[in-house]
Amino acid sequence: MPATYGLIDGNSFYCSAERVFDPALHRVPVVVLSNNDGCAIARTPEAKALGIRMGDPWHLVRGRAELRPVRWRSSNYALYGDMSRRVYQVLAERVPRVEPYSIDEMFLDLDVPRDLASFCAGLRAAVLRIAKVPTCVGWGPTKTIAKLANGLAKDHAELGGLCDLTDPAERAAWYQRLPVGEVWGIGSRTQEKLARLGVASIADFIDADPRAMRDLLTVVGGRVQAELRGTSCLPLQMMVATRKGLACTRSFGRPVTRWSEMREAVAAYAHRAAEKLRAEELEACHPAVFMHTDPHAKGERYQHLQHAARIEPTGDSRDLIAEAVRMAEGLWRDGLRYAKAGVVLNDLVPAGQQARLFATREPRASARTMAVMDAINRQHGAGTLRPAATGIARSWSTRRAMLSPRYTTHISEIMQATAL
DNA sequence: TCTGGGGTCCTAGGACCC
DNA sequence: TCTGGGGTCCTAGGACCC
Repeated sequence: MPATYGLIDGNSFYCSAERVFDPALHRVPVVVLSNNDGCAIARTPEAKALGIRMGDPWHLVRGRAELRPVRWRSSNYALYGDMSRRVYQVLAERVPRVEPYSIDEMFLDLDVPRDLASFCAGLRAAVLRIAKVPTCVGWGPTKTIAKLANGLAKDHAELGGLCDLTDPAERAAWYQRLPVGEVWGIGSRTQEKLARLGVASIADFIDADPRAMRDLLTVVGGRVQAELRGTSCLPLQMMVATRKGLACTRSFGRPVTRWSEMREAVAAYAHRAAEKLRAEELEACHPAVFMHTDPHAKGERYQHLQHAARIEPTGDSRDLIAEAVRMAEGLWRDGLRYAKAGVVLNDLVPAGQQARLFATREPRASARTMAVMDAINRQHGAGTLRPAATGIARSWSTRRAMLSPRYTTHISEIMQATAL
């Protein structure tokens, strides 16, 4: 267990990634929108200064006059994922161990024989120079403290992008000033519960009786409290955790009212989920389907329908489409206006290891067919070859009107230089 | 007209089994 | 008064995270 944990994260990561390849985005407000161009999920400081908040629905802010200078971008996860790998590479060459936590955050083992402030300053500089991404770094004796330090580095420009919470006295001073809701793992609901007990600041929280906190917030809250007190409960996870499940879920571009459209959408989601499964060499034994109406629609009753099934492990798109469509047909109700649907795959097992008692197709033939389809799609672009059930026109599809090119992962979208 | 997608973990109750 | 104990699976909901 390292004595010091660090957390490094990319500043406005998605926006920074967009800026790397588009100089016109420098020094102007940039906002990256969620899938379906629904709401703001990343904002540069210039955009924050204009009052755009996290999660602001695009349709409510797009028309505002003062937001004219904002450059909007649809989210481009192929680009962001690749930029994240570049950041990881830079770090992996410089610290003993790196644990990627999310696309834009990595925990660091900072047991290095160096002065940490200058070492971390060097890390920031290297990531900026090589991966072109501006970052902040925070560190302390536990992951939770490192995360808090990282947040302070981000929020307090005078810290110069670095924050050290190793010293207990300095920590205590911050704990007095910070609301408990700033802590990683304490969300708004928990903050409300604590407020009712008179626990407002982080200092109040760490002074509270641990038993009472465990009773109120379960083992999860107990762990947060211990971590804030300096007792490390969350080790660096170097083994890539085997994932529990994966999903493909989407809001529709407009309400879906016909079964033929829903069938197509569910087939397309099942196929996409199966592709993700195969990319990780996994198979699923417990697929589920859900569909629901618009929870925001006034005067319409919200309806959420879902169903799961046990099947022989498979990664074959055709099997999973058949199962998903069968379940969806059982859920379908005429007369509802569906806003969203999804396919979730649970109970994942390594591909090709399970004995199949009742397999519908010969496993090697299935694997070969899927491998050929995946290879063609890698080479010629996603969706080049796909099951017919997933639809041609896709009238239900999501919107992505302002998508930037996949500069680093698709040769046809690489940046071009032109001499004038 | 219009509000994302994809994860994790925990708890609790009911059915069922031995 | 008191009515087993322990296990799995399923579903649903809550809460959190990025």
